[in-house]
Amino acid sequence: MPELPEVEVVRAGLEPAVTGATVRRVEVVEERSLRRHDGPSEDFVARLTGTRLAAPHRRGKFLWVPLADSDEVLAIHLGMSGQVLLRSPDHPRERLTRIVLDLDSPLGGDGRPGPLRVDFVDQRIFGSMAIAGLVPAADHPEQRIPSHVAHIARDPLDPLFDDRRFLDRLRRKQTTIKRALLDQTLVSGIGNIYADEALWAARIHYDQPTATLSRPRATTLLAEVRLVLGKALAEGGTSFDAQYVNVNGASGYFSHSLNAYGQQGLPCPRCGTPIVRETFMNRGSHFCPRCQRIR
DNA sequence: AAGTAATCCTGATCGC
DNA sequence: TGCGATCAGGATTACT
Repeated sequence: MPELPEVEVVRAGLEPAVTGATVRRVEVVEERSLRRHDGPSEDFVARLTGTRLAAPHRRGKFLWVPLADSDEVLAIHLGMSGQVLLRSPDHPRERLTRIVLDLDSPLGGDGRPGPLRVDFVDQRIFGSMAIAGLVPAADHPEQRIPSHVAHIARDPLDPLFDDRRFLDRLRRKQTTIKRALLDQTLVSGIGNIYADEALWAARIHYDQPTATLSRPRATTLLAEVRLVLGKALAEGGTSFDAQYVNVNGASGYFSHSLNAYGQQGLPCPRCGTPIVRETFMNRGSHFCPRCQRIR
């Protein structure tokens, strides 16, 4: 379940390998991985083949690689199970490889300029690649972002994230706090794991109505979101070494330092009360019934 | 209009 | 041992 930190690790891992690289060949193994692409796979292949790539960007869980001298990008979403693997051309393919890009890269298979393979691997096919156009960002029109990312809010690690606007919108919403944290149009990059972790850290129950959450508690929550994302990013970043790296989301998880997610039955690290798991929004919510109460 | 449920997906795991 | 049922959940869609 790649969330912001995992996707950022992928972006950072891709950067030296794809920036300035040229796409030599594109192979679509699984058409359904193009579900977000507006057109047939032949169109995807044609528009990508021969192009030069620029430095990758990210907003929340969305990742994109601009096509140089063009108004288009290669947009990537990892979904639930997507991975981007950098491989030497002769490296065996993973079984669940969905899309393959052959590049001439400044950082090729042997660490010097040369051929490099980018494998998009995805078990559940919730992830995708697509060619998308660029549109001005709503809040800063001088910034351009892919059209299908335009409705996504900035993430809390974005320097242009507007704390006050977030807190105001949060308070006005008629919903509960975990729904709000997972609402990518309100704040992006947070998924189920880091939502549970941030709520645990801020001692807030997942079903607390946002309208009744005091400003100081909401402010604390936002700070905890930043802390938990930043911590995961630091750990994910260290677990990743340069080339043939598994620029994979899953490897970046800091599972050893989870306090709530997946910890049902284990003692709360703060008070010792067993962590509870409840089903909410068709997913698991993990919390400490003593530390995290609706109030 | 806005909030929420349904939907897409398949490998791994579990129970019988 | 084999097989069907269950589970995981991000983002989009389709409702209410």
